[in-house]
Amino acid sequence: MDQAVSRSLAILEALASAGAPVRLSRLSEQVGLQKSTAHRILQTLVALGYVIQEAETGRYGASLKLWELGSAIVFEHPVKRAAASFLQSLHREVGETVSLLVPSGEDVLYLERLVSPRPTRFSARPGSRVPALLTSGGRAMLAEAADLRDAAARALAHAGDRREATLAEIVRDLEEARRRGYAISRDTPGVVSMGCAIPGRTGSPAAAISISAPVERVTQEDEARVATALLATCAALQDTVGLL
Amino acid sequence: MDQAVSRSLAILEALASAGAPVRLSRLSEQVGLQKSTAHRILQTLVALGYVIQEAETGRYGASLKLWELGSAIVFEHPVKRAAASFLQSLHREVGETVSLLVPSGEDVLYLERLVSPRPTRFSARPGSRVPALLTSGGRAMLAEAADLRDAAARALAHAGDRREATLAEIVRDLEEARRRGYAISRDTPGVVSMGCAIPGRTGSPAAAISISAPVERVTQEDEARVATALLATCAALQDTVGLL
DNA sequence: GCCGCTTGTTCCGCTCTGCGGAACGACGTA
DNA sequence: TACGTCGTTCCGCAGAGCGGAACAAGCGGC
Repeated sequence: MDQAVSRSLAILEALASAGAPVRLSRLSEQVGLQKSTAHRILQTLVALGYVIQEAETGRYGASLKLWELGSAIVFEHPVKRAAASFLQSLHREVGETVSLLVPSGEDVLYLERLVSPRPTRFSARPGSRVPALLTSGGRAMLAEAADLRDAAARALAHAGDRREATLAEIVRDLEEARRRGYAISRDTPGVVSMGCAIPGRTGSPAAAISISAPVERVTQEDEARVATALLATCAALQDTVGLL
Repeated sequence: MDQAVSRSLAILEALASAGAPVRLSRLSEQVGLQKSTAHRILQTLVALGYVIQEAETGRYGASLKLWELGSAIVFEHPVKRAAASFLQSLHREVGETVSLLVPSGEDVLYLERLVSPRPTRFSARPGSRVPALLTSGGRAMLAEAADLRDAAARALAHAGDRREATLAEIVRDLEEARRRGYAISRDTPGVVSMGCAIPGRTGSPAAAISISAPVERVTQEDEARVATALLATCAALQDTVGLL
């Protein structure tokens, strides 16, 4: 476990999540390093182009180089490539915000988002990570688990106090989602979203597609229509590209 | 210059640009490391979640974690934030592909791209890096340099043989662009694009906005109309948010 | 103007991290 | 069966990197 490697990445993570440039002192105490150690690592990162030091204040901030790397990685991502055209068709058809997400531990990771041309409330930014239980796409994937109760329990434990529901309620919710083929979420106030899982090679789901819209734009019949389109898209994706 | 740090980042860069998972042997010779050294670093990267090792083949590939970091970085990027709404208006108005790019050494880096709903030929992917001289946005920024001839010479040297033009021609081109307020590029066959620079605090340009479309969709009068919209957008951006 | 706080940076000696040559077992091929 | 190549493990040596301490510069309040 090369400690210099792990320390440098810890520094990069801190800088990335900080947003604005950070003072060396704050940074070194945040990652738990001696000032001199953090300083040396930062100088290395600056030399490599990953970090920029403000000329006047001396503060350090992340450059765009990490983003360059990241873009190249996600650009080649097989799931994203496979789903791209299907997402676009779906987006055109329903005219609401369409997202692609993949499981990542007990979270889901948003890979892509095609925003609605109509006004929207809120939808997860690509690259953001959210506890699976809090999203329709995540719940759609959870509903595919072999042991629903176990999956629900772990997901609930990981969601913290942000999901106010009993285990029994959640299990019932997942059972219903499995029966229906898609999950519905009303966790974010004022927005309703539907998610559908896409099976992977391993048996567990490889991804999910979700559609979200302001509640007032979704009547009962809209819901049925959108759900049909969502399910059709997932089925078509599976048929043409096979298991992801 | 912590060598472990620089080596680990070299490995990550190699994995990111590789696209598909790579064998340890190829990787170690590519970055010029002993197999055992590369292996140890890879193990730490796996433990930290930046690298995934395929279970069956043993090959190594980049995970999405770097992309998560990168997304967080670019999300906070001041230029991108400032320009976002202006880009959208412009995109709606002209209906063609709109890009935002920033200078990065002798290259330009594409920050964002709003693709045209109509069919398009090719446009640079966000996160990609291109020699400044080969794009309209890059040339628009070059045209703002104090010493045009010097800037052109350096840009030309860096563009390699992909730009077939003499220094004199390029200088004339840049002079014209400066006079006009925007640059035109027909480097990619079949697509024409216009770029406009946005001045920064330092005096040198902070960013550029470009519009690109298939040649057959751009008549003489279209060109004038699009150019007007582009210039108006850049002016409005500058007026409302000030120098970037 | 002076003092005291905090900043980023530099120095240097000790130590333990990380290095890499070599050997290993597993697998696939000739 | 013999060979090539794969990823992995081992271990002794060396120097990379660690961090406490001292430094100069900048800032705000008496």
